[in-house]
Amino acid sequence: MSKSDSTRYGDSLAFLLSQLGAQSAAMFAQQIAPTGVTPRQFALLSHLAVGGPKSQQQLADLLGIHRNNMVDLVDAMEGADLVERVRDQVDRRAFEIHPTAEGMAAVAQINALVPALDAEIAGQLSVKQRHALIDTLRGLADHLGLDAAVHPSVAGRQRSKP
Amino acid sequence: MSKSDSTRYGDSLAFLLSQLGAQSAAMFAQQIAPTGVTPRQFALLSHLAVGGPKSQQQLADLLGIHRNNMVDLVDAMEGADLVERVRDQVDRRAFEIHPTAEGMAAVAQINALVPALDAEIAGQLSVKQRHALIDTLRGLADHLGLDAAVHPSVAGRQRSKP
DNA sequence: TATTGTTATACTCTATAACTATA
DNA sequence: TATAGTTATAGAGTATAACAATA
Repeated sequence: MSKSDSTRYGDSLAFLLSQLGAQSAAMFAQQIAPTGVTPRQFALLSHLAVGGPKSQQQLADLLGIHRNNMVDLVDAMEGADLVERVRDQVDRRAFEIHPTAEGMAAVAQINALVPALDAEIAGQLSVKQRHALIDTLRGLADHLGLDAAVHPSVAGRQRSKP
Repeated sequence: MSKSDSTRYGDSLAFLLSQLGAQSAAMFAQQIAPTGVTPRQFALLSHLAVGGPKSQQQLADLLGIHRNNMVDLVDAMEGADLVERVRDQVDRRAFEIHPTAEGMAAVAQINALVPALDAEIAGQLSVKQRHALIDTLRGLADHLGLDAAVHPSVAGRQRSKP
């Protein structure tokens, strides 16, 4: 029997990734906490910043959460002047969610925090090594079919298919 | 300005790690679900398997959860015949939590699932590349002060210091 | 007085069903 | 009838305080 047959979970790639992933997500949440924007709110704003206004239903699909849970999320963000609800004139059932100037500024502000966070996580890796690592990880993410735009930890656990 | 100054979170090391970490944790939970053992229960059993019997308080510290929450966890595991409570004869306030034969078998059974899980995550990486990746990730984990024995995602969010 | 395990309560997050208004 | 948004309720998971038994 080779050594790899006796791999314990604590020594595995799966464990290391989940451990580092949880830590990275926690560090990101802590870094952006002073802005008053939660990771999920940031994910929503990022979609608006890149793809333009979207309905609550569309955003729910993009974030991997349920339509119902969008209500409180948008309520909170509207209350914080990060987005505004605009009645869709074509389909008057729906709202278009528009980012405010403040919302767009928050996205830029948070994206500006990313290089320092990455440097903290990368530790003593050289720039070359860090980019090689990012390429490798992106390959794994692609192979697993992970959407480059969706942060899985902002979504719930398992959702039943409709 | 170089390109790295305009890094968006979606392109960052932090995002990739949290995305892959959440996916890895979900895959692990799904793989072990048929055994009826939850990731947190597996973490507890792993500590017993490696370090021998421990009190609920000690296990709570190791798992990064609160003493109070150990009660239901041990209740459920005792009900599933994975562990048993043995009154500590030296300190009669405490229980020694002992793994049962069934509990030890579950640990072995779950550890045996790890190589296939790692292979699924590693995708088309060569064995050499996979080991290089694991070494790199372990270096990051060490640098971030992550305990090799503790799975952060089994712990709660932030706990206030007593 | 401090600690182990326990119970009870509250708060957050999420899942589900049912309602309204539009289509 | 189907869909977008809403509301209400229930269920996990966790945090906090307080209690009994023991140290």
